[in-house]
Amino acid sequence: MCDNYDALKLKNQLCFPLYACSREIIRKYHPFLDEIDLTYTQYITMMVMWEDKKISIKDMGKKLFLDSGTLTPVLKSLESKGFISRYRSHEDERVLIAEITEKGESLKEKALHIPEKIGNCTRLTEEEAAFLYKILYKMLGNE
Amino acid sequence: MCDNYDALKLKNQLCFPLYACSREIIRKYHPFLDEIDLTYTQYITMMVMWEDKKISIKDMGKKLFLDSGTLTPVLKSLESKGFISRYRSHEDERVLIAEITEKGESLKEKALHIPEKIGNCTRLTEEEAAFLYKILYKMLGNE
DNA sequence: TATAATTTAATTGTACTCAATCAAATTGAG
DNA sequence: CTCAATTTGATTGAGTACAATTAAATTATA
Repeated sequence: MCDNYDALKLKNQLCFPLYACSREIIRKYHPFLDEIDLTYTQYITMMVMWEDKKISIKDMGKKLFLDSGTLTPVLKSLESKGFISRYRSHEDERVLIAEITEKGESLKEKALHIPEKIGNCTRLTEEEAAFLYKILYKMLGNE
Repeated sequence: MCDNYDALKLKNQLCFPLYACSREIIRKYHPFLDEIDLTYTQYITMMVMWEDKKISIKDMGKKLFLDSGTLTPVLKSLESKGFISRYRSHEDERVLIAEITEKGESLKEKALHIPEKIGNCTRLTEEEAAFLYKILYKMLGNE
């Protein structure tokens, strides 16, 4: 029925479906994000920019759970596309600020239809989605 | 209170905490997996090997939701460490088979304590974990 | 006030992840 | 049987992820 190694079976893992699910959904974003020339990482970075307008790399990293090794190339790419600008803070030259441009602001209009299209893919009930959301943030809170 | 762009706010996304959570947990695996010289991807690949002993790349890909572009280098790495062997099927030369070695089998003993240590990190109740599990597989099922 | 400790990003190196393409083997239709 | 379509992995190229290291700027301490 069961042996001592049950804990090492794929079907008994909680992290694995989390990881697989995350990748599957990001894959679903692909066609929509292609239309506005963003990758998923660039998309969530732009979400922060749309809300904050101006933010340091450090604070961006805290919000996205990403470090500078990931963010530096992402922000350089967004800058090369004209969606943000990057400059050092005058108060503290160590701090690099990302600031949204007009082009970055207008990208928001084109992205507006994406969340709805993705939402239709998950097919969770309202309650399931709400519960999932709550649990995920509970896990993220427990550093 | 709210504007037309609420759907584009990071805190209203369901995919983002899924993605962040997945990375955070994989990060927690790191110190334990380091001890047995595996990455997380190699670890879940070995989970399949521990159960199936012998499997084609295609079937492995279906189980892990990964394609050959990811699996080929992972399996080559596991082969170079001596945990698996790789060979073409005699019935169909297109099919590459991964088969576990003695060394791969014995690695299972060393991995045995890992799930418990990780489980203690999430701090979810039994019910929460069970519900999360169910929802994630529901999402994975809806291709 | 020098200098040691800390903070902040950038860089480096390893390892994914996946779309797209390629090449070999097999299968199937005529 | 024969050639086109399909299947299966490998390869390639772009883009993450992240640990570890480096370098510059700032802060704290003797």
